[in-house]
Amino acid sequence: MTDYYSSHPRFFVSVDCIIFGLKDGKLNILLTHRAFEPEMGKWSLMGGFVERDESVDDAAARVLRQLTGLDNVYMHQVGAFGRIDRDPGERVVSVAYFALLNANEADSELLRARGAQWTPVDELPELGFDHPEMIEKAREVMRRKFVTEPLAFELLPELFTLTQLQTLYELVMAQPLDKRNFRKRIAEFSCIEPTGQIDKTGSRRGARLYHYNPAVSADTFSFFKI
Amino acid sequence: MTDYYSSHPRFFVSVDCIIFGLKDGKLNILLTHRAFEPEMGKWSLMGGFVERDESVDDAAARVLRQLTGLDNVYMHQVGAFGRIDRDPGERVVSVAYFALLNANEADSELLRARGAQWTPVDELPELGFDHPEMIEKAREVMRRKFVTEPLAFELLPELFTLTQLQTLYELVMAQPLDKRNFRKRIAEFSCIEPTGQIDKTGSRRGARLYHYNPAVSADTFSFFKI
DNA sequence: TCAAAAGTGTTCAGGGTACACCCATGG
DNA sequence: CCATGGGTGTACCCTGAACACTTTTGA
Repeated sequence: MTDYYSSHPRFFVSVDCIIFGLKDGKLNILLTHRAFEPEMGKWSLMGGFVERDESVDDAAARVLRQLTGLDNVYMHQVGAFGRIDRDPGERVVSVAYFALLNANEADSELLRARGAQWTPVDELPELGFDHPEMIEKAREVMRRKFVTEPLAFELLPELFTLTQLQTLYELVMAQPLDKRNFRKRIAEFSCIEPTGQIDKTGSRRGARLYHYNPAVSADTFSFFKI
Repeated sequence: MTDYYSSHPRFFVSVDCIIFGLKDGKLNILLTHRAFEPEMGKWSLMGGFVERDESVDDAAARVLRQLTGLDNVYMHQVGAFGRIDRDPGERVVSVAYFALLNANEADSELLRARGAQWTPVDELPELGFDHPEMIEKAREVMRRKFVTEPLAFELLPELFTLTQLQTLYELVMAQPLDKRNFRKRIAEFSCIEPTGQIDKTGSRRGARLYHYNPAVSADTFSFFKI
């Protein structure tokens, strides 16, 4: 029975995380400055090898936790990347995941310690490996899922204004949206509930703060057609 | 530099192909009866290990070619499957691909020789490994891409009738479509060209045969909203 | 002559899209 | 008092959906 396997090669298997967060009204991703070979000195996605005692999904969650200190973060597989020479050092097959989190919740100490930095998606530096391709694919998958699933609330803080929500959709969809039409649509979703609170930081007048109630949404889904 | 890698384990990496084809007016997939361990005696997807001199994508294309004799078949990655115990024999990370082909073009000698058999998707036997999960995911991805890309023509013969095309969409979308609305939509696509020919096998009256011209379609895309 | 599939237009309603002005407040 | 962002309703058009009968021909 072992013969079935033994004539074949084994490879390192890694995971790479495309971690999205909102920062200064822009969509950012977490990049690290590599302090070791291969690709030392270049910017790259946060990654790590899959170990014996963990599934590939678990490895991705671990890498994310080690970098941000966060658990229970929304993650989704983007796909496997398996070009022969994608890693200049060794043959490595990598599985990419994207993660969505509230940038303020990430442990900034840990980020600093690991040389990680939030970078706007439209100002990415040159990246090592096949990471540009991974990011491209991740944005594509993210955009698609954004339309049909309530992913926005993974990126926003607990309480948010409708302007923040709209801006986020405009960022991800890469197109401007009509304010009145947007709010009309939102009003139909009972899962987006107004709290009594007002945010005074964004304007003189102040804006109503909403929060997302996943319990309500459960029955009312397919999300946006914007 | 090697230290960076060497402390980590290596795994077998395999590919599994979900091969879709039309057979007797139904959507079928190719299954093989396993003549060896692990999972001997069970039905399974056609798979194989990734070798040192090929990318993961290439491995999938090779496995497909070895089974069907076909090259240049439409294939698309479904994702990586990395549960620890997904293969009872060894730790194997597998990357699933779906393929679309015209069932009549597959080399039936090869299929017989390898114990492969077309099986309707709604009559699948019990399958080994995590193959049911892979098939589920593959159908989902396929359905999604079917709406926005001209994948139907990968499954149909070179010349096809509009009834065949509609039946295929109904199969994949799992819902009945209105004949007149369907044909109205088709008429808008200049890439679906009538040939002068008539198919007399499906009806007494005979039906016009069409063919797909990818050159024309290039500029006119996003496909169906059905 | 009849069974069986091919082929063909119109009507209606709902939803998406476009659009402009008043409100509240801090400085 | 004014600059800044917050908040609100209506009208139109287009597209998706529903719907039934005639044509052709082999058996």
